[in-house]
Amino acid sequence: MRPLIHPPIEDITVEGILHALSDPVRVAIYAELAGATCTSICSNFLQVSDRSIPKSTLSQHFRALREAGLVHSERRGVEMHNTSRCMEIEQRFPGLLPAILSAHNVQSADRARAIKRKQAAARKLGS
Amino acid sequence: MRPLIHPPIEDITVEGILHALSDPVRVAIYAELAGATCTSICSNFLQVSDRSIPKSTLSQHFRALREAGLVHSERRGVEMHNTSRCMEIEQRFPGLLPAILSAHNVQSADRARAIKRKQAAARKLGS
DNA sequence: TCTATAGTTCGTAACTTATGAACTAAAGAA
DNA sequence: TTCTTTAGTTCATAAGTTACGAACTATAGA
Repeated sequence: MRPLIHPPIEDITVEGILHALSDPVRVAIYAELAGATCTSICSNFLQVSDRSIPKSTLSQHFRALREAGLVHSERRGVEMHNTSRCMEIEQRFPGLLPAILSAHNVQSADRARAIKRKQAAARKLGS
Repeated sequence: MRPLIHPPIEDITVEGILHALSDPVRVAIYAELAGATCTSICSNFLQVSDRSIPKSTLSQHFRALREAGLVHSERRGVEMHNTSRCMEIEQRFPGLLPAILSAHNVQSADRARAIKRKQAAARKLGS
């Protein structure tokens, strides 16, 4: 088992962060981690936004987040405990992560609203 | 020649924006466009951050920016005129683009500083 | 020592991206 | 009109990246 790679803060790039967060599963995971007050284990994310993720894929997603510098991971027994490195990144790129998370929230809210509207329309047609 | 695709503002996604800007050439182009007060033609970017970009590649990069919703392009005669759609995006995802551009500036400044340091060290060794 | 759990690695198929070569479309010159 | 130049696009393909099942490792607990 190869060791976990956590880039030092000065090696973290904007491009790397944007690429890592340009995947819907990874932003969703990152948003959860950034909002959490304690560590989360990988298997908490086998279901993400109503989609189930194969565990090999999930493992790669965590690796991507880790190697982009977004999360810190630590093996504890059989589990992997993850936290967001948001404080550090906020120091280096102030405002970047909050802006991305807020945009992600806007988008989620818009989507939820669109789905509700669609369901209401379907009910109306059905009745 | 297929028509230019400009997604309507409500179809623009955060993931799409982040993906488009996760390429160093594209952020550099976008940063220029966003800072400009008038339109820029594609061929202005055949040189970007000291790297020359083949024009077929450049064409694809502009397509990526356009289809992510980041830029508006318009053919005028033989040229393609591009502007950033920053106002619209600011409405939908407030603060997102400013934060990315500011992070990009931080990173550019850090890199410039690192290069200067290296050059100074090289001069010292050489003398 | 056996079993279960949590995650990783590997192989491969599917997708994406970069680029040279050949192309189109407009503008201006002859 | 026809030729030439300029600016950008499209296509084919090679290179790189990603997703995921199957097989694996490492730890914990029975």
